[in-house]
Amino acid sequence: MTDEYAKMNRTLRSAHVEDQMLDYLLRNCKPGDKLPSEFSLAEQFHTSRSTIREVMKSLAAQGMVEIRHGSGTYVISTSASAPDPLHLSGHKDKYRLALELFDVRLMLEPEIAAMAAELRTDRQAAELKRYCDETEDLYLRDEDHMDKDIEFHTCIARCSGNTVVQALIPVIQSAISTFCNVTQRKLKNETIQTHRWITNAIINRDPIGARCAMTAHLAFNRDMIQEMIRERGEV
Amino acid sequence: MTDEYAKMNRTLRSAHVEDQMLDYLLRNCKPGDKLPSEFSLAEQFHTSRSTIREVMKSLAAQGMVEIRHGSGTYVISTSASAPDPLHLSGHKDKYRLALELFDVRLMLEPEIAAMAAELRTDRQAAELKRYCDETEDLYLRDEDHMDKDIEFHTCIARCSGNTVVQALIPVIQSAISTFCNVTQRKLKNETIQTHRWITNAIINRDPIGARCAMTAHLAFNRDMIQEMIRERGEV
DNA sequence: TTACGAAATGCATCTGACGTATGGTATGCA
DNA sequence: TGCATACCATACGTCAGATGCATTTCGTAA
Repeated sequence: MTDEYAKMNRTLRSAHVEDQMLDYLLRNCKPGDKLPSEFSLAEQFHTSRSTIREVMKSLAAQGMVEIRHGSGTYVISTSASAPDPLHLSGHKDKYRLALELFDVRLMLEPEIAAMAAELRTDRQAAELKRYCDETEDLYLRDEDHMDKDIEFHTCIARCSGNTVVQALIPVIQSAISTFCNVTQRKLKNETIQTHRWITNAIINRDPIGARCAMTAHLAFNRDMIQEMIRERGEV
Repeated sequence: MTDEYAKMNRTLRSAHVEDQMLDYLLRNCKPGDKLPSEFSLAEQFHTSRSTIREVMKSLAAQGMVEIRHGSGTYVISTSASAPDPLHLSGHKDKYRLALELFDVRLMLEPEIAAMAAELRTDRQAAELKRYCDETEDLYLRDEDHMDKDIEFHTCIARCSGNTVVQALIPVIQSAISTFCNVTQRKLKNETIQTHRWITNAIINRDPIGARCAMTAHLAFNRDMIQEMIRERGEV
């Protein structure tokens, strides 16, 4: 065992591997993909099969993967978001819920973006950039890019290093995506632009710029919902 | 291996054990209970330690139990609806988690307090005042007032009128109270004072004052945790 | 009484082995 | 040729034992 893990005895090895594995799933996999065998994953992550198995058990319990005896391990979901742990979907008024979600996001995400700008790794910066490109690609082909949007904001949360935020953002995001499904709303080109704006600020290690960009992004979208509510009220 | 499990080779042994374990938890345990060691659980369930470990990993991922290295395995929740929907208590480093929780609270609660100051009803104002009195009472009698603290902040969230916030604050609060149980931390008199400060600002419909008071309250407590981490690091 | 350190307890991880389910391939018969 | 069966490689499931590391407990000494 002479890998770079030895240094960081702060965290448990399995937790470390689980983080890496999640990262790997989010980055390289889509639902239905078959993962390498436990043995080769063990080699790949410089650990033993037992550890891989425990990590997989944990991921399976979270609904991320499915383990089929004699066959292999398969990816179920590539978004880290649990269905609805806060029971938000039981809300009466979808529009008002969406507005409230954006109010909460406006409290959290500008600050998170600022933290991300300070703490991001180069690898994470590249990841953000890739999300921008992919989202734009989906937009141009007029395909649904809601999942990519969730991943983008989740990635920023990951950059911040705050684990509470990392748990929170996907939940809020997926609640919003539910709203979008309900209202058939198509995201505008503006989203692509501000995503790039945010990404550039984070890449340039500009916390204030990142905070501003994120605020603008959220404020713009909040206003769109406000507008929709007004229209609905009049009609 | 001559137990009755041999017959039912339809299902996997670990799944069987997990069911039994869940049953055991729901039936005989309450949150905070310490489970027997992995070794003795293995004996009890007529299986090996590896299998027990995989089951526990799975339960931990579901937020049912928490595994503490060197200490033991503890029951987090005994109901299907976990009071820890974000799996925060499974965090490795309690102190860092507490710090991160306060970082999130500092993003949310000052703004929530400001909203509460604008939107509170008279009845809610009275309720806040009553919480202050009751908390002070418990403090003077040197009894635990953590629950009252949770109710206080939850009440402010309710005043804000934002349902997402109302769902979120209790989750964050109870995660912090877990931390307090771990560290035996006693809240200081300062808490009583700033709770009153916050309450008065909300009663006087002073959003800016409420925001300031809440910020000061949280910043003070965050600093206490920072201090504890420093002490621990040196010792 | 307090502080320090050693022993005991218990989780974390590794190794190696064998059981069992699955899926593909080769064989043989029609 | 086409299909059914047998076989085998792959991969997950489980077990046993050993060692490392973290936490807790407790006895001893200052």
